[in-house]
Amino acid sequence: MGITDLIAGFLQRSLEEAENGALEIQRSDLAQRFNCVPSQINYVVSTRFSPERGYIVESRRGGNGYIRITRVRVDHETLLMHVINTIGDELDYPSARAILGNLLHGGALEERTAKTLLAAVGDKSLGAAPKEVRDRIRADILKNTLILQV
Amino acid sequence: MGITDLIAGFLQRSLEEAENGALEIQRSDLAQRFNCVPSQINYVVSTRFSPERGYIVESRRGGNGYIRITRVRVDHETLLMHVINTIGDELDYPSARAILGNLLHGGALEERTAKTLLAAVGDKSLGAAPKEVRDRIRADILKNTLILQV
DNA sequence: CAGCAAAGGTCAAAGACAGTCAAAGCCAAA
DNA sequence: TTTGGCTTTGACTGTCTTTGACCTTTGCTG
Repeated sequence: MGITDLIAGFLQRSLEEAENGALEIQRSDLAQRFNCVPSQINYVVSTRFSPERGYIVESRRGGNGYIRITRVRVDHETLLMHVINTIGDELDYPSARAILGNLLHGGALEERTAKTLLAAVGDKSLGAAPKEVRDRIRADILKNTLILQV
Repeated sequence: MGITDLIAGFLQRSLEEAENGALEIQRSDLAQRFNCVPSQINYVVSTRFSPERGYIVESRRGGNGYIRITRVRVDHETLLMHVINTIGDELDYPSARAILGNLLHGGALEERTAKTLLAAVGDKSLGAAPKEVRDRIRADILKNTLILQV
């Protein structure tokens, strides 16, 4: 088994022990414990603890920096998780509107939240971004915000 | 936890105890109590009690000098409109975080909304956009979504 | 006034962490 | 054997904190 899976397993277990479902680590500490380069930790976190998999990751650089992983998935078949997993890498505006409409209709979002997110991914908000990347930004915004609504 | 957060926490609590929402300290005293250099106090104040976070800071040098921190309090609608009007064309992430934190603390946003918007303007969401336009997009997203919260 | 003591202010360097990205390594499936 | 996808590394970058030397303002006293 590779080191990525070792670290992922360690984090997994730590997360299960944590009563609040949140875990805070120091990148360099962890890297030392597993005798790998620090950036390996980024790799593990980004490939094993992504929003698609039901995790929120926050971090801070500089002195007293940290990486915090929070588990939000309680039910694999939640409507929200399902949606997050079907968004893919790109999402055009009509699709975003449809998705938000479905979530609203399904009771997974409140009306204000749906409207707010729709505004966030609208062309008024993303106008400064080159057209080629807008659909990608839309997808990223929705994945990163919908995970918070669980 | 670093010394900056310790001092910030201390000031935070003192401010909450103060019935008039204002707090007056002596820089060198505080520095001594926390066993740090005086300029550390300036760092704490400027990074944790900025206007964007809803504080006014005044000070005076010389004999009987002081630093006074005052928490600003206005009604939700005014706060929101004021914030929207001061956002400008570009907004970096730390400022966005400060603004949302202030709106949350001031009761103009619910916690979930604040967190959602913070995620929407984070680099994880905007990573696909060229760096040169991210601050512009951030400003646009916040202006277009905050207006819906009034 | 002049001058000194008592505050607070500024700024840049150094230190402490995390993030990014591309090259190189390693397999397993075709 | 080749190809394509994970993994592993490390150089370089970005961000936050801590420290200290030097500067400015204010009050008091002779």
